[in-house]
Amino acid sequence: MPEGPSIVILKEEATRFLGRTIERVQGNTTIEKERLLLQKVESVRSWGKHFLLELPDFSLRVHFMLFGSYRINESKSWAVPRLSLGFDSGDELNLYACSVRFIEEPLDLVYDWWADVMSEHWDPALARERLLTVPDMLVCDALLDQDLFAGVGNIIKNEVLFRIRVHPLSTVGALPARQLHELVAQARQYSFDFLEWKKQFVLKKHWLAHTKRTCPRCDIPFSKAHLGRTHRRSFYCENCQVRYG
DNA sequence: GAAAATGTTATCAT
DNA sequence: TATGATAACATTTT
Repeated sequence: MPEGPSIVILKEEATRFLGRTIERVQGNTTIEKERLLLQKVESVRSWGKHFLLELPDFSLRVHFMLFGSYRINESKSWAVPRLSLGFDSGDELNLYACSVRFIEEPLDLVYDWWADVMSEHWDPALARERLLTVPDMLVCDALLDQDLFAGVGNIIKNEVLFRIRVHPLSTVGALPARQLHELVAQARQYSFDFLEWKKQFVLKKHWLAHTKRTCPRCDIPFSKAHLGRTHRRSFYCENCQVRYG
């Protein structure tokens, strides 16, 4: 469910609730969900992997973690929603196995929109600048760093590094300018490719590296290892992905 | 059926 | 104090 492009799809589907009032609230969340009653949805936004409903006095933040899911105008008969929001005409948004929180401050004070690879405010020059301040960071960690590339997850990480032919254990500071530029450019470009493929239900068949056993360029076995500070799965080709640093 | 996985945060140990 | 390991959450697929 959870990488940035998937949240954008949810945001687009949830714009149907824009300007409407929350009339029913259910769910096993421990937050004071009754606060949501009679609140009007003033905007439907996202930042990275965060799905946001802006309400008059506060905002609702939903994070789907690894296992979260949602349904609009239908429900999972076998599962209790973490939070269910009911609108007029019986419309509803059901959120499962996710983390939900209230944000009291205005969203523009909380979020750096230029860090979100899916945002119209994404700022590649700033991203490059910020990368230069962490030269010792591994590129596999940099891509997963939500302060640098909000919305990028493990699939996008693996596909971007394969696409730009950079080894995941490369160090940010050792990247030639051209590769640094490509890293930033493809973090966004692949995310938008992901978005289109996901909408067409053909995402998986476009994976070139993630979960793959063989390099489609070299036809030699991929390496698979749990790398970086978060020990997330990396699929990469020792032959055609260059290790810098 | 065990294991692992599109993720993050809190807590504990060193 | 900083870093790193571990746990916790909880669902679906392999």
